[in-house]
Amino acid sequence: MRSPAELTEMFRANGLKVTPQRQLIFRLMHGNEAHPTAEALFHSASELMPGISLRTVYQTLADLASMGELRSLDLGTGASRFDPNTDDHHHVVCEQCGDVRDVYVSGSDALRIEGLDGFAVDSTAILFNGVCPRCAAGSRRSTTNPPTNNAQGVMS
Amino acid sequence: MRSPAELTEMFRANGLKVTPQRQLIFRLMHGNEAHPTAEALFHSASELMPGISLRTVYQTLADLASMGELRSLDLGTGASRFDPNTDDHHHVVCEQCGDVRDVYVSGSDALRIEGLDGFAVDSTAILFNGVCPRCAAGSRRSTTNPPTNNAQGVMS
DNA sequence: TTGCTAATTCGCACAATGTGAAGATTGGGA
DNA sequence: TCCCAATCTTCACATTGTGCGAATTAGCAA
Repeated sequence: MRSPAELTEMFRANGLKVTPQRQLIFRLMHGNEAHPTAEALFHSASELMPGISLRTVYQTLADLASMGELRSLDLGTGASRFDPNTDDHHHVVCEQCGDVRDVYVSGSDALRIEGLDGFAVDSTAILFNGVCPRCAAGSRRSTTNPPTNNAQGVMS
Repeated sequence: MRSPAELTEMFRANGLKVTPQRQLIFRLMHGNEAHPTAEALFHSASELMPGISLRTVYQTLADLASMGELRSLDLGTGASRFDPNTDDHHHVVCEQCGDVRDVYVSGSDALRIEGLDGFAVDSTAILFNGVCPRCAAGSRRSTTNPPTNNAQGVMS
């Protein structure tokens, strides 16, 4: 995903308006590696801009996704997650705390694939499920770790 | 997934009752390659047993899944789909009609994977997205094909 | 700076997909 | 045949989104 400044320019160039709500979401998503849900993003946005609506968060995320600035992910964890990393990559999900990390896979051209009969494949997603190091460590005393506090994980 | 007769035996051996509703679902799922949703299964079950409840379908599918007799799949198509094929395999989904086929992938040990730092991975799912041959053929006149009639795809 | 207007935001209703609970029913062993 | 735990059905409710319309506002033009 581009920087907030670049997105501002892009939006205006496309006849879209740059509202404070959108700018906030640009900032919250830029460099965000937490793969937040709309709800999680709404939560952190609300702290900085009380009164912002969940509807607007959904709307802006959808706009960004349709412009190719971020990817909407269905990782089987219930809600969609949003990823500003638009590189070709995959994901690993912790079954216990729900944490998601980017995973880079190469050498997939060596795979032998059967059963694709006639399908014109245009995308492939690889999803790893497992237990993150932190939960593995914690499982000595409890089955489930509380989710990370910095779930919204702003990095910019 | 085992045969209806074997499942009957298994259920009884585990202190579970074998009701007509369960037997019907055993039959509808056995050999079913359509990857139906609970709703789709409920629809075909209702034709053979009017009055059966959606709740019972969900319940029985959950039972079978927890016994390892079928897999519950989240293919990003909205509802979960159920697959009696418990072999190690993956899936390809048609973006237009929603059809799902089993895909077998080998040679994945040659993949180079980065970013799994510390995660203990216990399952990997590969999901191919594309357009099925039928939709590709039909797209010359319409964008979307109606879903297959035999969506419940009973094979037994 | 002021106005105008289309774009946006917000709030609410509603759709889809499940799950929890409770009362009525029933499978299957004694 | 009886009995009771297991099951089925129904209904309420939770979660995750989307559609719509009234109120607000960004950003261009004068």
